[in-house]
Amino acid sequence: MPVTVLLVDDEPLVRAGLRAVLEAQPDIEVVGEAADGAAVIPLVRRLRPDVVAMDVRMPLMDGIEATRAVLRTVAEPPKILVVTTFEDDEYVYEALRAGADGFLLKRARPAEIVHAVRLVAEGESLLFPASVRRLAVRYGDGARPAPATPPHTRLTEREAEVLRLMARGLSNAEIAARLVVGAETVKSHVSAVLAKLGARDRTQAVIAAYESGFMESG
Amino acid sequence: MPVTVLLVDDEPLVRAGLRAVLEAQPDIEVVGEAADGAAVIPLVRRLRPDVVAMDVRMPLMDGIEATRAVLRTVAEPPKILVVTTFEDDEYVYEALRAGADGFLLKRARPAEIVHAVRLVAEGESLLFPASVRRLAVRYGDGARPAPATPPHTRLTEREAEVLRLMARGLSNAEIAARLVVGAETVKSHVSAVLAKLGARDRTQAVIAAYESGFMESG
DNA sequence: GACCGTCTCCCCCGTGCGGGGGAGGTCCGT
DNA sequence: ACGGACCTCCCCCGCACGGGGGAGACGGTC
Repeated sequence: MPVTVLLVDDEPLVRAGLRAVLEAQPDIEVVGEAADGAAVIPLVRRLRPDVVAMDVRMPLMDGIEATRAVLRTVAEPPKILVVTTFEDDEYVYEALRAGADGFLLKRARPAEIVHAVRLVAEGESLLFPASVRRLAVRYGDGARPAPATPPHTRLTEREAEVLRLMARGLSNAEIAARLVVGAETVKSHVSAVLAKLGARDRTQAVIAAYESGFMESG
Repeated sequence: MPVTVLLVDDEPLVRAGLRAVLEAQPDIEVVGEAADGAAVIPLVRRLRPDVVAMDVRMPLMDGIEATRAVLRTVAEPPKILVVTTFEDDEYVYEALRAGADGFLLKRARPAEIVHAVRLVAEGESLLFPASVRRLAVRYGDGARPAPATPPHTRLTEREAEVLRLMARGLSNAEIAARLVVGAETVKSHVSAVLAKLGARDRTQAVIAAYESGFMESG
């Protein structure tokens, strides 16, 4: 049985592109399309797709809200693959907290897109294997509910600098030497990066840096 | 002053491609070409390039030998950027031990090629910042000289499997659970992977996996 | 002035990681 | 029958890493 996919994106061009890429695969079938998050829930109920490829920015209901809505209201929810651009990286964290199973860059090559759909369909988290649930837990059943003002997820300049060095294989001590700061300072930045990326350790952060295209913008 | 580059590759097509990509940059200048490693030394002496883009497989003298020869005989040697394919990955380790400053896949995108040349020109090791020297030291001044038969650097199936899981952010314990083996077994495989890739820790191994295209072949 | 984000540095603490060994088993090619 | 590669598991050990706190200084904003 093929993997069934529902496309949710306000741009017809993007939907057409995704459809072309995915339908070229014998084991993947696009069963429907929606132009806004607001239309997702009834479609999911009717079509029961395995995977929803969900855009982030949409006019009525964005992908984050739509993800939350689907996971909250549908009995056996589909896997949510958030489709985004690196410019949207501030939403990535939100998407993960909302329960998304992975995210994918629009600039990704066709093979990667196909790969991503297959992976999440198999139940794999595309980017952060365990941290998705970890974050959900941490903010979900904590003493106080999730803060109304979400933590700022956009990396600061310094944090981005640290991540770049991490992703080149430097240790904390080496980064400290390079930036001419104390080792504890680097630890602080690393911790902030891990939190913002939803990564459990530096390896996952580096994976995020590569997968998101962060490493190509330098 | 621009970065000067010497191209060494037996295939004219590859040389032409590299030249086209690099000369498109205002700060990079291709100052010469050679079709075999045997021709490199006099050219390096005459042209004094900042960087040598060195192919691995060449008919008379391969890139590893040529790298050794250049570093051994030239007073202020240029940076050596080994140009290879992932299929040549068994040579990568050798190249690093020979003193190469980085390596680059032929399939890399133009922007990455340019980036690689600039990086090594600036004195950065492209892939393994400290491990290059670390390996050189370990085998260079040890009690016995480097083994005549180089350690097998091609990853075994199991090791490749472990690397793939590492590069998806799994911890040793998670990999052990996934593969249904003991945690110590995973540690053994991880150690083997690190040694073969010349990586200091799992993060550097994951970087290697991404940079080499290993992650796209699955 | 008060506030907030950022960068910097500090404490304690547990543990996952990686290095250094070894060892038994299978399979395969010679 | 033997060596060799591979996979598996075991020991000990040190340390970098990451979590949990806090705190001071600076620069903006309101």
